[in-house]
Amino acid sequence: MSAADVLSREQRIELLQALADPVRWAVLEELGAATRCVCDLRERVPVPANLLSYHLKVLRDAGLVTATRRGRWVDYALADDAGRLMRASLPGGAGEGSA
Amino acid sequence: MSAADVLSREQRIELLQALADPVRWAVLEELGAATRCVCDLRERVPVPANLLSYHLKVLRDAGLVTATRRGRWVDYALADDAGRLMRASLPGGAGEGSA
DNA sequence: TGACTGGTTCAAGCACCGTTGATGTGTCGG
DNA sequence: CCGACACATCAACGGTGCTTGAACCAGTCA
Repeated sequence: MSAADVLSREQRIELLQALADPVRWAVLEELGAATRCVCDLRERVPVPANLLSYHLKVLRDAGLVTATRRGRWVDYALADDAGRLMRASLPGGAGEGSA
Repeated sequence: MSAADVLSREQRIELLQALADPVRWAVLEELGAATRCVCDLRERVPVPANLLSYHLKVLRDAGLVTATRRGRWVDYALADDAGRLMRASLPGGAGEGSA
């Protein structure tokens, strides 16, 4: 019984498409280390602010990250089950073996 | 020490782009179950033959599958380290925990 | 209220990738 | 040698999605 059982084929493809971009991949890597506000992300992922916003929206829609407003700033964090989702998106049960 | 250490960022993106397609995802799922010739794959992944050939080439170039000629037919199989490559392509060490 | 900063959204341009039809390569049977 | 089959490659079209610049919200401070 794996987490993969609750994801449809289309959902897995959408997840993989969300991962398969250099900007979004870098963002996920950063958020895997720590929660960060957008201004902080901008220093580590050098792209125009509006472009970063676009990619963050894609990640939000994919359910991989969450956004929280803190005063003027918005903090982004990995979704609780982001790791599980990512592993579950791989074909052939390749992502199994981790809790 | 994980398999991820030997993959560059670009290589991981290329792997994920190879995975993020319905046809290729289905092919990998099939090959995860068993080695199959192209004619066999065609029955399980209903797309035109030349299109299937195109996607198989993408998977070959990504190092995820291997092709072997057997008479008139060509057998495709998952590469030995396909599972390892797929897990290593995920950001933030999400694929770790499996041998 | 008005200026300023942090983020987001909108509309348009452009490149890339998947699809298609035709052609090419390799193998077996007659 | 010739036709048939299995598969691969080529050239061209079309749609999707990344990128860009501008305009637009939300919150803080004077």
